[in-house]
Amino acid sequence: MKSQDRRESILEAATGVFGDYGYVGATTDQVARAAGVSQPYVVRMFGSKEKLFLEVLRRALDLLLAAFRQVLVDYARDELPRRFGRAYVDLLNDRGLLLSLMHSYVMGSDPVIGRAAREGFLEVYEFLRKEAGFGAEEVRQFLAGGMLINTMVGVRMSDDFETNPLARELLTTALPEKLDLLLHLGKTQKPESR
Amino acid sequence: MKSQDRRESILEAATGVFGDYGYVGATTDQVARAAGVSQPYVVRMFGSKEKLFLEVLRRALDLLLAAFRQVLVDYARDELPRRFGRAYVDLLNDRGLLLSLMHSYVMGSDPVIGRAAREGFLEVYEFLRKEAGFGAEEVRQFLAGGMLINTMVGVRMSDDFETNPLARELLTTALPEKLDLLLHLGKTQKPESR
DNA sequence: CCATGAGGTAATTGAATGATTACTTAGGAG
DNA sequence: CTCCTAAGTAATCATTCAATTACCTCATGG
Repeated sequence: MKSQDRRESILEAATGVFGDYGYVGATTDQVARAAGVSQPYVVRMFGSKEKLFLEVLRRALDLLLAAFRQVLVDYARDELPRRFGRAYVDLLNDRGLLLSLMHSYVMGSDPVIGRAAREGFLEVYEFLRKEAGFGAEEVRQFLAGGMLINTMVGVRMSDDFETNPLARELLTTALPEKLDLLLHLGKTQKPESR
Repeated sequence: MKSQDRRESILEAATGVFGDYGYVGATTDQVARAAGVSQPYVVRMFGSKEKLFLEVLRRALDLLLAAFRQVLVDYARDELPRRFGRAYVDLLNDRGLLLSLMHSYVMGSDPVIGRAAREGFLEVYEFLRKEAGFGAEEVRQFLAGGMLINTMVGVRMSDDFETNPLARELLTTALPEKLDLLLHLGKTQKPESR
């Protein structure tokens, strides 16, 4: 396989693994197995686990912003909030993408990854504020809703959807549409076992 | 020192360390040093790192709910949203408390901690819905705002407050009041070095 | 006054894991 | 052919870290 294709397939695999176990919890060996290559190959291709994670974050952010920019092209101003929301939830199809980002949001203490996480978050903020033309309070509400969705995904609240009426109500309220997407993912996508 | 006092002081130290480095990233040795005891003592007192983290989460949640219940006692219904918000931000004074909780929110894949995290989150939801009498959408908005605040804290957005106007605007919007509290903490409280 | 138990610690271990080194193999270009 | 490079692996190393074991040392009440 060509190096560039291999690179992309490792990045995809790494996104899933980092999403499930976090930066520290994930091992380069798990990533390698998920990508179907050997552990040394992963480390050599990206230099280090840290650099691999930074590339995962960069890729995730690029995909997120690309999806949002497409919304900007396709829809009118008054539809944007709802359409951005839909586009955001659709990113759940990219396994681990939102979760990898969320893992970075809790690593502010790390000098390298913390900086990247802040810059990445601010890129999104800047996009919404300037390119999308949202007001500050409008952006706040949008981001807040996104962070709640992240939390529902991160905590796997969908595991309790069937059995716990409160979980069901919470999920239904937090994910206005596309809830089925989240529920289906839980059943379809199993995390790699350690 | 009495065993129970030691227990509490270790729990406080552990809350700070887990908040900074996460469950996997934190070491029992860091906790021990922060608490001024030896590493084996920490492990023996709590049985395992996992059980220690579960106790940290339990304590954090108890303090959170206690603060909210006090608000319920002290203020009228129409003031509750703002007062809960204030009480929530005040929990930042308890170093690592909100961050430890947030770290648990990203561990849904872990069979033990993930379950505890879901249950804990649902406890808060149930409180707001039933004891506080909030409607589902009202709770959603409140929790969403809380998750955004968590994110700002986790990513240490306050580090960029002085230098980045966007970060300043974002923080000012996300933390309507008590922003000074967050900013001060960043300067006062340094994370334990590894 | 000394035994005993609570409150600790130093030393060690075994497993996990990121990184390194030294190989192997396939498939074009000459 | 055959040489050379890109794509990849097996084996191993050096650390880190949770957990265990085997101690130590005071109070205090009989």
